[in-house]
Amino acid sequence: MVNDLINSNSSTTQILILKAARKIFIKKGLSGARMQEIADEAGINKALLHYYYRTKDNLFNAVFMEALKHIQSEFFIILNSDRDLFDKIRFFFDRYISFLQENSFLPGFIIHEINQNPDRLVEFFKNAGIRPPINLIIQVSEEVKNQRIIPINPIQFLLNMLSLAIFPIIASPLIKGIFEIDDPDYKDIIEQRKKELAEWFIDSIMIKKSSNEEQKE
Amino acid sequence: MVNDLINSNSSTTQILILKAARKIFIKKGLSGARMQEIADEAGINKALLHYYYRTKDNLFNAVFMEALKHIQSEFFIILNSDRDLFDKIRFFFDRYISFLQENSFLPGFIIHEINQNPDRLVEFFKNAGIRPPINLIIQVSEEVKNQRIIPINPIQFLLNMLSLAIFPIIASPLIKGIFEIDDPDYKDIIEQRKKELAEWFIDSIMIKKSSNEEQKE
DNA sequence: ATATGGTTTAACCAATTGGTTAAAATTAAA
DNA sequence: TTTAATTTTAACCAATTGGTTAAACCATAT
Repeated sequence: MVNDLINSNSSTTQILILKAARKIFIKKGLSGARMQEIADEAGINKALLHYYYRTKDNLFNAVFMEALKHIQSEFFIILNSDRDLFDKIRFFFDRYISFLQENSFLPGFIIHEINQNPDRLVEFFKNAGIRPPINLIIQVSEEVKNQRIIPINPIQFLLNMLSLAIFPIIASPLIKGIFEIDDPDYKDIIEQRKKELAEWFIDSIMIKKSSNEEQKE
Repeated sequence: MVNDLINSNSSTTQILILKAARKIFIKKGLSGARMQEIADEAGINKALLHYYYRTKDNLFNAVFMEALKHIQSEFFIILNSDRDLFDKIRFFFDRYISFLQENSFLPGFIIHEINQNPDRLVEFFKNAGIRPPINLIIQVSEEVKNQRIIPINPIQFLLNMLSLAIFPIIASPLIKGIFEIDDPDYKDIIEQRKKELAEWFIDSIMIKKSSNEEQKE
């Protein structure tokens, strides 16, 4: 029988299946993936696949929820970390881009599947009890109020950070095509982003003390 | 018989089919779309569908190529327009985001299908004779050299512009979910971006003449 | 009027696909 | 060793799906 919790005994095969399903679903999406292909990838037969996960939808949900949790928790861990705003920005670009480099198909997969069926997201957030990153939103508002950064809507602030980090990863084949860049060169570009993006972004929002008010503070 | 060129006589139905295919393919992707659904959407029957476009792949390619050309030409028209760099940036954010608002599923569709089959992109660029936007790359390099903008890799420059414009559109269901924003509010946020993004971006790359060298020029 | 090309109807086909079943074989637990 | 749980084999099923076919229908232009 299938255990809901992944325990020590029955876990091996179940995890094997999940890994295979992850690989295939993330690459091909729900409608593009084939149960047979997942079974092959896991090195087992279709009957056993259905023995553990009765339906394709079942298996897909397991993969999707796990993926969403993964990408989301990484994001929230960074944003809720106990740091100064600027450090947090540095931390974000470095760590989140690294994370995305190692999971380059994840965000595209999630976005595509949410577009196919937005209800899945609602369900997920309800089950996982996920809340917006109020921490950072407050932090940004505070820094605006303290005139350390320019007046900016915290949502726009976050949207910019996410865009700059995620888009170059999910659109990489397209970008490589447009700019005629090969794989190693593009990797270099992403590495450069990891190094420079944070400082540029900080610079773009930071209010520099002008010389005629330097006596203050 | 099917004409390669869309002419006055046979065009009506063919265009009707193409419109329907566009809608379905862009929403559901190649593997998610059904020929029957496309026929229904076009208000015709499956036989006629295959009469005009023999295979699903055929029809898909027509849609995909058209979509790619659409999004690409909009981009290149803006970037090759005869403007000052800063004006071009303003023009880009305003016009490209407006374009994306009206075609919100286009970029996600293209990115997803390119990920599924990157060869399609190569084929497309070969057929359409598309070149990287050297114009703007040179323009950026020049402005760096003239010290009007900070030293920045033109590719990073373009990547930032594209990211900031496109990501909030393709990830909108996800963002709405995370930040608990409803449709009209999100529309406002995009409108705000259209207004503010350009000036913020320009500010972030522009080198302001400091007061102790204002006598120059 | 008749030929022509677009369109419908509707049955049909073969391949694919998600899913099942039941029996046998293997493994691990008692 | 016996029992129970895993895993394989392999045949099978029903539904879906891309695609075909052929006859009939309809409009229109010659």
